[in-house]
Amino acid sequence: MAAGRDESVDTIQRELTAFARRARATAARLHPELSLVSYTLLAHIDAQQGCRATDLAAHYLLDKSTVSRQVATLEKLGLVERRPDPADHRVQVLHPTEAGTRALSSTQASRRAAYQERLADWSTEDLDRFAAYLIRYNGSA
Amino acid sequence: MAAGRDESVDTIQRELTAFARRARATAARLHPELSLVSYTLLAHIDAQQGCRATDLAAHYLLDKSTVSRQVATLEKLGLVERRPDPADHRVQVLHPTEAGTRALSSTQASRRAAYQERLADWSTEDLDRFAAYLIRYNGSA
DNA sequence: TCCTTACCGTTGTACTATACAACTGAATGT
DNA sequence: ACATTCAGTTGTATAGTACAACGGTAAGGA
Repeated sequence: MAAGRDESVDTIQRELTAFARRARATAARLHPELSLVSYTLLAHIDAQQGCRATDLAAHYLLDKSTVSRQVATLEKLGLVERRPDPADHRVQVLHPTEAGTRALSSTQASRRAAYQERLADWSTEDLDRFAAYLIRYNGSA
Repeated sequence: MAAGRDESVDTIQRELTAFARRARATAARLHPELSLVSYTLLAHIDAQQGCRATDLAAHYLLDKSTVSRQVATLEKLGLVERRPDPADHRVQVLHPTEAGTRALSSTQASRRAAYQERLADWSTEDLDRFAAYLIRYNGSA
């Protein structure tokens, strides 16, 4: 341990990137019924209690056309519904459907179980600090 | 802070996943000349001082056909060369070319600068601990 | 009020990344 | 020797993504 500053930053870069590159395959193995892409969009819609396509694009750094198509897919699958915003007719407020909520719950259960297992031998303090670091890192965009 | 165990695990899952979903776009902005995919493969080849396609597939959880095509692209770009393994004629040992090393250096410089800036106000201790957590997490696959 | 500008979303198009299956060729182990 | 396992390629299909052009709605002046 006790690495230099630069070395730590390089490690953080390398490990975060490696994780990112494995995320798709990991998700596919964990929950084949909902791809990582669908999962993340649905999860954000749910967590926000309804959000716009533009919000999704901003949150995940995606083009709005990409989000438009992904949302269309989710709608076709019956997982998401669009509600008109009475205050602004340009906006569609996205909400999970009943089926969407169920799919999300099941997927999150798989993911939660996998993470729980993988982090089983971590102390509560380490988990808490790791979570805080991640929030701090992601928050500094 | 002082969240419960389950809450911390959920946070870790959520934040890591959000990072993963943003990684592609972030990389494209940071270094348009080398996509995240090319970068990661080249970086691993370089870090290992020569490795096989199979090793790349295992490290990033990719199908060997995917790696085969990516390596072909890197070779066509003149960034990677294949050397026969004298001990096993099935194996091609991959190495960065001179141009590959240069491209990697330049890309890593961009990335390093971005991460340095983003982590500028972190204490050395926090960086060290965050790096250690990431290694521990990724190592527990 | 009208016009310009900004914003939200869709569609056309093209390309990249990926997986799975079938295959070739080379090593390994009965 | 023969079956099996291993490394890599190729055919094929699909998902995810960006960019550009567009239509419709809202907002802010002149």
